[in-house]
Amino acid sequence: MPYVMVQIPKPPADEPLAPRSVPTSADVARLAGVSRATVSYVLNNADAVRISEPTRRRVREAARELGYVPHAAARSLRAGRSRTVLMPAPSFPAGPLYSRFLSELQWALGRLDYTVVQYGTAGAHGDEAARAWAELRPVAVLVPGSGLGPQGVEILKRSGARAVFTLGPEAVEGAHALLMDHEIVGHRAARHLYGRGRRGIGVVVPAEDGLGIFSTPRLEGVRRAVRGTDATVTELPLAYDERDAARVAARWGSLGLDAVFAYNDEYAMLLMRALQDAGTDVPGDTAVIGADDLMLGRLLRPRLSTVHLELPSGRDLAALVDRAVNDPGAAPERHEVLGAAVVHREST
Amino acid sequence: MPYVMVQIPKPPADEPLAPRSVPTSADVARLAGVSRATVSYVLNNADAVRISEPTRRRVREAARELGYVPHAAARSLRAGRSRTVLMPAPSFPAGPLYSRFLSELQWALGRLDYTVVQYGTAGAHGDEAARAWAELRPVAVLVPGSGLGPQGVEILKRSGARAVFTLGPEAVEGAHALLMDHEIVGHRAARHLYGRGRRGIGVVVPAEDGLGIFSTPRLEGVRRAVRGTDATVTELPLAYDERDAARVAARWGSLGLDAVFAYNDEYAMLLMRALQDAGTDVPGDTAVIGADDLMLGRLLRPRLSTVHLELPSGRDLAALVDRAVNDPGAAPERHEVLGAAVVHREST
DNA sequence: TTGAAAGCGCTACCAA
DNA sequence: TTGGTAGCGCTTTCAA
Repeated sequence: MPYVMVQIPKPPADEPLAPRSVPTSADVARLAGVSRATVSYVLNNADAVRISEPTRRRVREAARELGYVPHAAARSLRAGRSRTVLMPAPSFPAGPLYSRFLSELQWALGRLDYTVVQYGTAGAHGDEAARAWAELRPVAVLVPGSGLGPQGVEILKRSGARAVFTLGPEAVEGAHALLMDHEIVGHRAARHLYGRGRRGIGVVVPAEDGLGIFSTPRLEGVRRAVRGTDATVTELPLAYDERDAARVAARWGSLGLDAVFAYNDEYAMLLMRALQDAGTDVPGDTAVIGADDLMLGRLLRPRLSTVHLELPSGRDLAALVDRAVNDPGAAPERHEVLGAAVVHREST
Repeated sequence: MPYVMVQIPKPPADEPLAPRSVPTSADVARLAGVSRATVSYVLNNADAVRISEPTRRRVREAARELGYVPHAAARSLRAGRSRTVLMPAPSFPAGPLYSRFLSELQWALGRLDYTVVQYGTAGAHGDEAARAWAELRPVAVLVPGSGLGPQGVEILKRSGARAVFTLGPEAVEGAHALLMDHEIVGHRAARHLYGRGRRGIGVVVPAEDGLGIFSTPRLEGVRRAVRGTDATVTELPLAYDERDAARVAARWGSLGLDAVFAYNDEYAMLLMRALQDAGTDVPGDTAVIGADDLMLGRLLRPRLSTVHLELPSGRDLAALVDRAVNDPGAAPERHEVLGAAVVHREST
């Protein structure tokens, strides 16, 4: 039995006392005395249809008067696709380098008409996090760090993501990879130290949480650099405060080290100061090298040698994302995007 | 004339070759052999209705099998409200302090079941930006810096935002204000210097873009602190590099200054090193004070005096936002949330 | 040149 | 206990 639908007129909206309801395109249409379709045509500058200039004006005027703002969710629901690029907030404290990279990328994607959304995942893990991201139906997802597995990628793709990128140490099946393997940083540092005749190499490993995804590969890079040589690698846990640095410096003599790769410039500055205070000569007794090439390292005496890091330009990356979105069938690409080069100053 | 609607059965989805279309709740319903309503009840654990355990199991099983993930936009469109808290990305480079504050806030809001979204506005300005934000229909908006005017607040509210907060130097009409007026930082620094007998006070003003919203009020705070006294204030533009610092240090003698508030610890470290290299004794000839209380300041010799900043806890702030959302009618609140206290070390 | 209406995916009301 | 169905705000055919 067929249903019979009777048109029941809506109660006229003659109650301006209504508590400031949000204006919709229907309200604009009513005020302008046109249909919702016409409103949509005008406000989206649809060139497929010709709307008379007076009508256009009336619609625009009505929209302005009501303070109409289109509803992004409704729009993308109807369209069946969004231009949202999702970037989960990184689980590690973002340094100045990474922050700048991020905002550059955001800007560049914005230029390509994507809406970049940083999503604070607040503790969700693994596939659960992926599901939370998928609910937003992003057209692309850029995941920093290493919290996404092949399962997660599959979840995202099944929910419509046309490209998934990981920014981290390793590639994940099904996703494009922007490999930023910090292993190379440790490797460069150790090669430098070894090349300058150092054989007892200490490696600072920050005690702080969340830095493991950087410190572990950096340490591994050091190990790889000296594998098969007569050099030794000693792991040096260190908290980011003066007391702990003094503790390490106090037993320095007993460690038998003549060089240290201090994770980054900040830890390097901390440790170098402690070593100097404890009577260790830098670089005479011990060479010290950091990473990240912070301005401040140049101010120390001796000036701090460091590993300069180079992240890809936001513009290039945005273009890459755009390409991947437009060709979702393509095979996942791998790009090695972390440049690292030793800047030799005075501390080594 | 009434419309007659005939139920036309959809073509059966017997084409598994379809290019991996995104599963909807209807697909789950079909697979489980129940209605969409039932699917919704089960997956949302609706306690208003009793669904039998076998049915629940079937539905969940079907959802899992299809990899079903609900569509957030559709959901909030239907619900007429979202739990999205929007935070436009700040226009200034976020320091470690602010980054930590941000992620703490994100976490805390997440605990209250809000979805925090950082939106990269990519160059939109003023009301245009506000309109872009409004399209997302956030339940609350937290705007850092000072780019939002009363107009923008009105736009956001008219589009359904139940609370608008500004995090910045001044309150905006209609919005709650978390006042973080950096004027106090300069004021504290100058009072400290003045109290220690300094009368010729230089104030570093970074040449870098985007820092003006901090440096201008900090300078103003210094001015206010010494107004009506015999002390003088000298503005010192300084770029964040060694060459420019050397330039300033070279003409130090001619400036007639015996103290400098160096904007923050980084600029302080830069300038102090340059001054020392140029033969100026710190703090003998010139006292130097920074701000932000970075760890690294303690490593200098002399140890750097600084202004320690205290941002509000993310938890408190999240609670505040939650309260405002639940009581949208309440009058805008103003909270002074930036704490500043001098940490006296050796450089002053 | 404009309008009517279908439908995106979802939930909540009402009826069975 | 379960299902039908209306409708959130929007765009886009198709028809007039």
